Amino acid sequence: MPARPKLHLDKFVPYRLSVLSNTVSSAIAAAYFLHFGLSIPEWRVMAVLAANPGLSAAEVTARTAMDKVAVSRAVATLLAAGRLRRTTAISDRRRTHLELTAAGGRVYARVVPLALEYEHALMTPLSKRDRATLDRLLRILLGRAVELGPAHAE
Amino acid sequence: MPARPKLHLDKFVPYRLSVLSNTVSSAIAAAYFLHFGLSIPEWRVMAVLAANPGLSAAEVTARTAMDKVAVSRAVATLLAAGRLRRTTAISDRRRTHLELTAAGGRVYARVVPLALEYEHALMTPLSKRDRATLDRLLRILLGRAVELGPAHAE
DNA sequence: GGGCATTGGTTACAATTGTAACTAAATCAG
DNA sequence: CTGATTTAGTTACAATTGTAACCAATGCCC
Repeated sequence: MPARPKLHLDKFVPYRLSVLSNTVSSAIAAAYFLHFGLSIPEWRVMAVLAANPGLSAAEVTARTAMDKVAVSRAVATLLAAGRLRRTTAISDRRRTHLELTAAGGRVYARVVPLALEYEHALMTPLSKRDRATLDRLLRILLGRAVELGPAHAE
Repeated sequence: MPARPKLHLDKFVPYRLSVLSNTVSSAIAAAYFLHFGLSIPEWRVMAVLAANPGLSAAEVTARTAMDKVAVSRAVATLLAAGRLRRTTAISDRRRTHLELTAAGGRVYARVVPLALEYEHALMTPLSKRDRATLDRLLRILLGRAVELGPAHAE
């Protein structure tokens, strides 16, 4: 017999990651963010701007693993909702500076505890040691995945 | 100061899971499956049917964390490509039995090694011990995520 | 055995997301 | 300076995905 390799979906790490990630993301989206009319892309944009006010859209893109179209759309929605302020950069009139408005800051301040609470609930069954390991494994795997990248195509 | 809780996206586990999962999935989709005209949903359906020939669409749904519409679509594409055979169940004429055709089996047999190879490449930087831990952590987290579920949604 | 709720599966339609083309501003080469 | 190239960001369109309504076959209850 030609050693037919077996593959069980439940043992296949990419599949398991996908299922876990989808479950977690939809729980967050459904349980919390919908109550604020916040999508996950919008939430991400708010999170980086809360930590780094004044970033340009391109800089937000660089920090969120979102493409620039997704950022553009999220920014447009947040602007329309009055949660973001945008000013054109004086030095380079293509660029813009983005920052949360007071209203945006308040929404963000209400969402953060919920997000952290969910994360905490998720991690509850893990020991302190496990959490540290998880942190390390995620970092390694992401680095490796980026390294293997779409370049592997072909 | 009212103890403003901080949230750094790069430390936020749900975010990190999402980025990792997306990177891995798109690498797999781009690098391998596109060459066979196989989408990820189709790949999943083939994988469960290779291991369990004769399952109904509903049973495939139950084993793949896909909803029944996604399965229906994947099955339709696979049927059109001649990679799947479908027969109506005699006992219950709503149900169908699905199984790979010879051609489907050949495609599957070619994809499996590539999938396993990618997984192996991804895991290379992890020690044997780390892999066992990863396995355990993924199982725990998924269980917990399901437990917290969308039920948490108000 | 005649409704009535259930289940398997598909179809139609809405919402999200990805891809590509585009405008505007800035840089750079000569 | 002028025109070719690059960069920031948006818009238009295609493809994917999710939601809901929908048949058809069964099971159930009376």
